[in-house]
Amino acid sequence: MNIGEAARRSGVSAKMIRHYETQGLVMPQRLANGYRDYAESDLAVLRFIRHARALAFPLEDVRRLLALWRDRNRASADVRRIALAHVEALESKAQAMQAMAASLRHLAAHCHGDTRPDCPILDELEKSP
Amino acid sequence: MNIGEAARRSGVSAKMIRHYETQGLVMPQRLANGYRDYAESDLAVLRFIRHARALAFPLEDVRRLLALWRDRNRASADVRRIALAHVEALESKAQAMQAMAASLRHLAAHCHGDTRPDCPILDELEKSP
DNA sequence: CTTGACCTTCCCATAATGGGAATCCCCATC
DNA sequence: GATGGGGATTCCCATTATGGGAAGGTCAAG
Repeated sequence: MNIGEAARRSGVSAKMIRHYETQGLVMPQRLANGYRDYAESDLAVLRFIRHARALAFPLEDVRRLLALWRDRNRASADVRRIALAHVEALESKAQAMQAMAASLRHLAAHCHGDTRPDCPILDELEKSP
Repeated sequence: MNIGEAARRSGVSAKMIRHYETQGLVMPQRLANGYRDYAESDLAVLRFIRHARALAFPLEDVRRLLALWRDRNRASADVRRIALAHVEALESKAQAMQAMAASLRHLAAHCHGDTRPDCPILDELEKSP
């Protein structure tokens, strides 16, 4: 199947499919005319990538997960390790963001929010240190 | 003061100071030799930017906040609006990440994590839709 | 044989940050 | 005066993942 159909059936844009190819994640056959030719197994890979990306795994992790997925002798511990490291990265970023959000919400709560110019948010941003 | 001292005193790297200049956020004087020359007011701007970036405001927001900061006739409501919109962006990203983390943690909890190959994490990524 | 839908590659842009090269400037020391 | 070291300047490149768009090739139906 050509890239358009692969895109439709995998839920991955043709643009990204080509990109994943440059990253070595999906290597379809080529027809005589230069068109990419995707097999069902390529489709499965594309869906795998889509699911992994939906969980925000960076492509580097996706590459490792794909390798494990293809390896019938993998140890589930290896998969789990990658997943949990990613979970920690996600959680620490999420916590950092929520801390910023909370701090800003607090400042905003003390801001009149009317036509007066004085504003604790700007006061905070203006601090010297 | 030159860019090195401005960097030290503001806590913003020289590299980033130059970048902020290309973005129109800090426009220092230039000496005859071409060196940038920062005034105390520029330092205050740099610190302002650093604080705003520490709260993850995108530079576009920083630009608007700086404009309001300089405007003695600003309405605190304008500042608050920018801040709260950013808070919502932060919170929604944070929530999305935590949802992914939770979902992955759940899968990992059901993974043996030993030498056996079967793994619910891979099973999930492999799903067809 | 044209038209339309598809495919190809290549370049560009995003956001914020940093690395590094080539070149220039200033000041102090020999 | 020459030299050396520490800064400064600009310019290019890379990162991450995604998309827009151009220029040109291919194919099938009419």
